[in-house]
Amino acid sequence: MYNFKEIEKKWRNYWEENDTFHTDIWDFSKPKYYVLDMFPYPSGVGLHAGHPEGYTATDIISRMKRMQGYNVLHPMGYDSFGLPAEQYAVNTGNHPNGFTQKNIETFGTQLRSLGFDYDWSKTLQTSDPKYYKWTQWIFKRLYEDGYAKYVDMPVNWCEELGTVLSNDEIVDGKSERGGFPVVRKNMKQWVIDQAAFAERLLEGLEEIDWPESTKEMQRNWIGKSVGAHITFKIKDSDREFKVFTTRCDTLFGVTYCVMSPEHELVDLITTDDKKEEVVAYKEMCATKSELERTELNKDKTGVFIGAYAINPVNGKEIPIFISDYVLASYGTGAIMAVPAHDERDYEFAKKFNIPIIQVLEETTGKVYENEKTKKSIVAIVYDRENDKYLTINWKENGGRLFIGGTRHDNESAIDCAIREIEEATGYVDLKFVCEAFKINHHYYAYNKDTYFNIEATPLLFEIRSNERKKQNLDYDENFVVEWVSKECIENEIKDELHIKSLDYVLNPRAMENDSTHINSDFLNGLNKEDAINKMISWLEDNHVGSKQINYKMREWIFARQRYWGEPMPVVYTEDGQIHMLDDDELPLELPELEDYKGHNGKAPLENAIEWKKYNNRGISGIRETSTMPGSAGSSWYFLRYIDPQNDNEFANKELLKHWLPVDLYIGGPEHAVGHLIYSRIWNNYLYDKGLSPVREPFKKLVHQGMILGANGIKMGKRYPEYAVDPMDIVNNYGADTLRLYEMFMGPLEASKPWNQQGVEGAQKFLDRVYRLFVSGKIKDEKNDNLEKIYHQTVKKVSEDYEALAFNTAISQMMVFINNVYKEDVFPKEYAESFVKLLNPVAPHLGEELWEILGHKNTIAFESWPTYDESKIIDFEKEIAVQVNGKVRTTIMISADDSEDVIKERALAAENVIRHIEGKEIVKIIIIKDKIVNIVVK
RNA sequence: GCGAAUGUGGUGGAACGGCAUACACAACAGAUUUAAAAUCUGUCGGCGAAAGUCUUGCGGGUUCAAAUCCCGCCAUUCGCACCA
Repeated sequence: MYNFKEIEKKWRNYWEENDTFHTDIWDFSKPKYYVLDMFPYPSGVGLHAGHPEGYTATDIISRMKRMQGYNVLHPMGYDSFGLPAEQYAVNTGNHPNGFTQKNIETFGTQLRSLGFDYDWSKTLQTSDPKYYKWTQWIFKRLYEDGYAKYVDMPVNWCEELGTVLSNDEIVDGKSERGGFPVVRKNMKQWVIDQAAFAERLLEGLEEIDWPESTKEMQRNWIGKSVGAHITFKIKDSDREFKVFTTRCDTLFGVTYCVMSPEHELVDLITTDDKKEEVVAYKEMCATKSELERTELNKDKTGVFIGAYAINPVNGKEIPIFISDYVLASYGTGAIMAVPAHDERDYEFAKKFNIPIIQVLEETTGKVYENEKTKKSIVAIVYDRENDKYLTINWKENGGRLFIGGTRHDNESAIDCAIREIEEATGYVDLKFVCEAFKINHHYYAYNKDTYFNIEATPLLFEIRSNERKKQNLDYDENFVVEWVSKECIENEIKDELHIKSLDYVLNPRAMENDSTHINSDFLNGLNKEDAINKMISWLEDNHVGSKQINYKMREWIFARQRYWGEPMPVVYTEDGQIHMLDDDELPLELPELEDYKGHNGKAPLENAIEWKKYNNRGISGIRETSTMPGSAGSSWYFLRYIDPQNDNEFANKELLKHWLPVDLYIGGPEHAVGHLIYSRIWNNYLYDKGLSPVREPFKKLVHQGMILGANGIKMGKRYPEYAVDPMDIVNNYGADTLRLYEMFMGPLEASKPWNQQGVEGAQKFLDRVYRLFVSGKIKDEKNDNLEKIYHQTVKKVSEDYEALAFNTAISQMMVFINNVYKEDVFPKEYAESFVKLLNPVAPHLGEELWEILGHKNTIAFESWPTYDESKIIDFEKEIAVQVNGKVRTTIMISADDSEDVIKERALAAENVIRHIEGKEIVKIIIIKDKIVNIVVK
């Protein structure tokens, strides 16, 4: 076994002493490559098994690009504000920075021991005042430009943690950390108006090379929806309110309105007799946690508040309810309810017995010219006792159907159905169950030779007894009445109208499809899109509404009642004004405290009595004591790496212009909507101000998959016995083995279980390589046996690295080594190239082997090997011969064989003859260099 | 409930629509060894004595040819979750 301990230590020292990986940031003579890792939070436990995965991937790319002649920037730093350090300070009374620095030291040692090629002269910490000076500086600009605001708004308050939480810090109504209850509460808050960037964020997604699933998640998070605002007047009042809807075309189907319980108008318009009920309901909602609200979402609740709204399009009076299924924080906090065509409104209307008006009608069948119109029914009769349905079987004259029939003038659908059931089948003891939405059906009636356009009402009855009268049939009604099972119906009823009718009566629900408008005056006959456009014009013409775009994305709450974060550069003056510190007063540093715990929901900085007082340059007041959230510092760190020591600006503009965007960014998928949206927002803002040269900061993004325990379950608290400490692997097997193993486990993006024997396998391979290099087989000679596999290997490894397909690159290197083992001579030229290919994955061994080959300098800047495509192509090749798509034999062909020759040889093969004997050859397909397929009959 | 991803030997996984199971792990056998470890060589999807034949979650479809493309299910994972 090669002495990995000694070798790895030797080369780590070499790199450090020679400053090998220092990036000259001002060297613009080579093309640049900026490769970035998501920087870690320096927790007390050090690196976990997942860290080396993403970090090795970027390291491989970084090292390859450097060898390919790029000036590479590959930095590392620490997201060093955070809760564990805060908890430590609260518990021990010590400043969290000591704890943080100790952890950073551990991380630094561990990262160095893995052999990553970071330029440590460019490291940064978000908790360093030299860094957060600029976080404060950017925040100040956001305020000046109106994106950061101080507003009164409902927030997620966690009593236990004593702080406000953002939506992504809450899981199932409880705090992500600790699982404490979270309630909604109104507070004055610092927020950043994210929605102002929504449109640009959506557009930007089109131009970046990111995983489609992450882009989709961001789109959902932004949650754009295009619709309209509609103003409803309140009856007997001069008040009015707006609703937001995406289906303004269904305005004629509105039968009630709902306001969220928190809506400002509720108290003003509730009638006296409803006050008590409304107050009780509002109280119930206020004490309900988010968790309870979502758990109860199957069962709609609400109360009528006594007031009526006027539908602007037809003047109808409609009742106003409050219900917590309408959210205060989305849209206008009030909706128009169309129970016929919205699932939630349908449920609510059913529960509260509110009328339902159908304004959309589905169409079935084919439309013909010269159709006759009529109204009709489809009656479905169910026998509960025997679980059978009543059908009539027309046999070859139309198949199996339910009972259908035409409505007489002024006859209701129910009456018609009862009459038709009796006439056709004789059954009379029926119980009406329900009626579904009308369906517009087009068909051809054979017996009448006529095309029909009918409006059919589906109805469901249950039969109470077998009481039966005589059927009353026309001369041409020649069918059999049959009770059949559901299964029989599914197999035998083919008529679209009847299938739909059954579905709708058995599963009554709102009909939300895009279909034709009815009962809608000037919208009748239009489809969804046309109707929406026409309605918006009507609303605008009549000044009762307009087109409106809404986003689910809320304001980003930008303050935490914690100590260990960036202080806000904000002072509230005695006359109630907000004053931002001057730029030369930044950074505003955190003071030392006696007590790091907040009391009674107040921020810990409230304990800093002297620090809080501000009196400078003629302004006096009190400082803001909340600090910025953890995501503040991480939203722009990729800009600072480029110029981390700069005290005059957050980074030199010329440098930013040269180095941005980040060419490759690798990190976990858990940041898909948090950090990766916030970063895009900050960069977008800076771009607009001319402070960042690119709109999108991360050109290509890849998420590494999770490394699971050997049991296939997430490592961590639940199964500590399956947790893997990467440092154990480094000590027992070597850093190169760990790197190789994690890259060989499987595709970078996939989640994969740990396998200790796999680690040993990785080590075995490295040792096998090492033994080959000290075996004496390497000679300054040629070996033609290795020529082809050598060129193939250079090609595949180069391409696979580029595509981040490290597992297949490694397998190719293994194939190459297996081939070399069978030979007596390993040409030095090939050996040198092989070391260059292996080096990015196993850099310590790479340097050592390079030295064994007689080189004095580091391999880091040696040029990347090239390959000769012509050496890869075979002159002679074995291809498969198929008969009817099944491989029967293989034949040898030469590059200059004509198709006729190949055909002849294929047909002459013994096994082929056996399979085509006595059959007619339909055709022969020859795909050059690939396959021959003989089709026979 | 909605959205996205994934599903291939005992295991991790390979495979531009063109010979499914590369590479590795495990297992088995042999060589070496006093013995073991290490190393080297070989076997290794199922059924079958063999010729064969079946096989990429399940069911259809497109194609000369499907793990790969299309449709419908099922399972797992991850997001979102009354967003009007």
